Amino acid sequence: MRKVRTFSNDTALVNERRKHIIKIATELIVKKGYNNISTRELANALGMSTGGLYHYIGSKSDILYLIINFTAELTGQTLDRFAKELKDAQPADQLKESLKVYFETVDYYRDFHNFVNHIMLSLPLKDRRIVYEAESRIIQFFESLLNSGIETGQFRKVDAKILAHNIVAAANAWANRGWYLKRYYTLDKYTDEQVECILDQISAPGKASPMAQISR
Amino acid sequence: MRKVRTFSNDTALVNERRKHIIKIATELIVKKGYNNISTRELANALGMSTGGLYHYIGSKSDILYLIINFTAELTGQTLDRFAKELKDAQPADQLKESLKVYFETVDYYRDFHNFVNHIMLSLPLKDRRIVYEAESRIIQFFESLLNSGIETGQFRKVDAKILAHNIVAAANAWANRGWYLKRYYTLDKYTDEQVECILDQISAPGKASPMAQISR
DNA sequence: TTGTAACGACAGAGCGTTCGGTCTGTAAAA
DNA sequence: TTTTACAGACCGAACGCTCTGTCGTTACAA
Repeated sequence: MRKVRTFSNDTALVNERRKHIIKIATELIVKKGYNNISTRELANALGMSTGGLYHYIGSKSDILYLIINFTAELTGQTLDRFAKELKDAQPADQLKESLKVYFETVDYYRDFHNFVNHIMLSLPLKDRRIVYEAESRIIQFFESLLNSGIETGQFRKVDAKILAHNIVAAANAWANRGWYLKRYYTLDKYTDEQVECILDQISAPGKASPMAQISR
Repeated sequence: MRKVRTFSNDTALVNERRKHIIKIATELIVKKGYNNISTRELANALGMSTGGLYHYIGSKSDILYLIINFTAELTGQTLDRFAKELKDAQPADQLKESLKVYFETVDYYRDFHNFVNHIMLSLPLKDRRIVYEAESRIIQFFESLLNSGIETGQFRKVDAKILAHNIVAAANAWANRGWYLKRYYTLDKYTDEQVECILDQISAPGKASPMAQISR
């Protein structure tokens, strides 16, 4: 986390203000686009003046950086949560549970996901890496989850890498293609269908598709 | 196709210049972001002056519109091609072939796909619809292809809607997540893997997975 | 009184767009 | 063939505007 300028020495206050900035800015940017909101407009939405805003950030693009970092942290937290909660479960249950939580998280933070998509090109390469890395970590999490199931023979021998990637793609799709999907699915329904698709692909050979019924 | 201002009466020349503008602008925008290229910079890359550029467009945002329209037309062309070439084939072959072609098309025009992804939030709703419609048509194409296979009993009874959507999502992923995928896959490899995933999911019950071997 | 959060007018830069003008190619007139 | 006239593609300086980021000031809490 690179440093972002502030004139305040009160760390708690800075964090609070920045949290607020992240939230409001993300909403605004998702609604109108980064370049279509001015610092004035943002300050206004925050209930501050431009000067006040610049008391806590060094530049407009710092806002992007703050948001990017926030999303990366989210990813980290999600993964940590998975690791803790699922430590001792069976691969199949781990997968089911983590898929459910992951899709929920993406839904909840879908503004951020869309934001990241939209903003990517305005970021310097260095900052893009932060996003790339966070995404890679998620994919790798699912990949190794799948692989551990394959090793124990509980899953079929599928290409874990592509499947993991497809999982993340499906989740992202919920965020950035909601305009289409929400005509036909609720989040729950969508999650169920996707989980079924995935379990279908990994269910061990021989057994027809024993894991395909979702318990909900 | 709404009208875009030009000062020229020579339709052929206008088309030629605009084609050039579309190509170069898309490249630039995908690299740096719409708001980070100026008309001056674009004109320069085109080998023109700003005045020359404005001879063929009415405003900077007209460029977005031109590109959006171009991609929508591409989609239409792809679908027409499918319709013609695959008319009499079996559903399974139709699917395999159309997947291959579709992934190839997405790869070839990946700048445009990325562009759409990036620019979506900045577009007026009216123009977004153009994109939505084109995407919906692609999804519907695969959906009905799957359904016709299900009706004849050649495919398993899967949720064609979600599978069709996943196909399009997987193709898009190739375009806008190439930074990750290209570490591990070539286009051919990626296509093969995805085709295998899909055939796997629809292969009729009883038979193990007879269509899983890809002929290439 | 001192420190600092907050204000908001303002400077400076950069942008999209315009517009008076040039220059090249074509075609009619001589 | 040479001259003249003209259309229109193209140029680039300049305009008007918006935006970011600064800074002198105020309000207030300790």
